[in-house]
Amino acid sequence: MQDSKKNVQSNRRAEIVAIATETFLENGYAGTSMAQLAKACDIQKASFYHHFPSKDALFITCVNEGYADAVNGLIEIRADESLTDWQKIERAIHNLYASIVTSPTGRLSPLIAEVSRTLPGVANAFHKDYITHQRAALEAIVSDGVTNGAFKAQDFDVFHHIVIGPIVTLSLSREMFAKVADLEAHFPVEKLKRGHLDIILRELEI
Amino acid sequence: MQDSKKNVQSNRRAEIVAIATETFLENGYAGTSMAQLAKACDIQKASFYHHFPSKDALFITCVNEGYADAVNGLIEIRADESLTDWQKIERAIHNLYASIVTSPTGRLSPLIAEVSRTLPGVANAFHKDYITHQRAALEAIVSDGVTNGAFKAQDFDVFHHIVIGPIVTLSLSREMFAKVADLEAHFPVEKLKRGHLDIILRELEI
DNA sequence: GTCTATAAGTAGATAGAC
DNA sequence: GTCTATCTACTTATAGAC
Repeated sequence: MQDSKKNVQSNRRAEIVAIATETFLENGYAGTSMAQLAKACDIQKASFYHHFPSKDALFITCVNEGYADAVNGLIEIRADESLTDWQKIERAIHNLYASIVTSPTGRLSPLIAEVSRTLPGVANAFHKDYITHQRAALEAIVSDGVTNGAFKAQDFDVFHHIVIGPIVTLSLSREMFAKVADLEAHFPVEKLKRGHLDIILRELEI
Repeated sequence: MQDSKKNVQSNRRAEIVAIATETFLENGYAGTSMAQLAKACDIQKASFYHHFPSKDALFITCVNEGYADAVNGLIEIRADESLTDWQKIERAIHNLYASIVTSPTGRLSPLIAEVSRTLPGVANAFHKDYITHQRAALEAIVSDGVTNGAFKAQDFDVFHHIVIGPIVTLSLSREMFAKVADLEAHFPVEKLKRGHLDIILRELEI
């Protein structure tokens, strides 16, 4: 009984965070008002302040959601002993496309840039809790492959730059031009991912 | 006399646009108030409305500035008969890094994402007047090289993805973490550009 | 072309009933 | 936990003097 009550509470909270995230993605941080959020969540403005102390706090919660899942995927891939080094890097790329282009975690990047000066804590947490661990997880997979003699040694700064760059830009482009162009025609995720992956694999060949 | 008067006027206007652009970059579009802009430009709020009919119109002017210069650079590189195809692609990459990472044109990308739903005209103009021409200019340089037998034939969608992706992401990262990290230590433009260029040149080799 | 003053509306956040 | 009602501060934009 206690448990089911708790679940209802946390479900309501999780629901609010999910809807708020979509609303922030549509209108930006400063461009989203508490009134808009209230309407989208079908709740009164004042009721928000029972769940979150401020608009800032709600936004920070939205940004923080999803970090763990995104990074844990990469860590699990590295630990999976049934996979070859080549299979691991391929799965890692798929994982990054999914978590950056599709999920809110990556799509929120331009909003972190938006508030980088006014709420520096958001960018700081994103760097510390997501970027650093994502980078380390990817570096571990590459490093294992090099140690095993499967991959050519890499300058990891450059490798990370050409792996992450196209993925984040694809995500940003799809946010920028969501209302302008046919996204699948102009930014075909599967096709670009395949071409990008081919180049990454070629870079790793000895 | 008429001319010098005109220059004073347009200089004042250009000065306002330059300062407003920096202020928008700092605080985002919705996060920047006319009062902030007025203070930054050392002018009264109401005086803005002599130069621009609205905040929207001022922002659109800020975004549009710099398109022509950025694209013309690539067009001139293609037309320069003193350069080999390899020199052209190398200069094109340098040009893209300069115009996307350093200049306001590229740095404003996250702000275009911010207003993509509320001011879709901004994203539309950016796509039509900048992205399309930049893509076409780069494609022409690659296509010339292929025709001349210097470059391997490319799927240009994928090529554009891996050329532009790391550059735009570098620019976005530097905006996101401007207040968090030592930018040159975490995002060393010259080093990443050199590594990225090496990979692009390798992809073009026959 | 720039100013002071102000209109008309919206922002985030709170008080207190139920 | 959600509601209605409300506060204060701030928003874009305009009016009209100089």
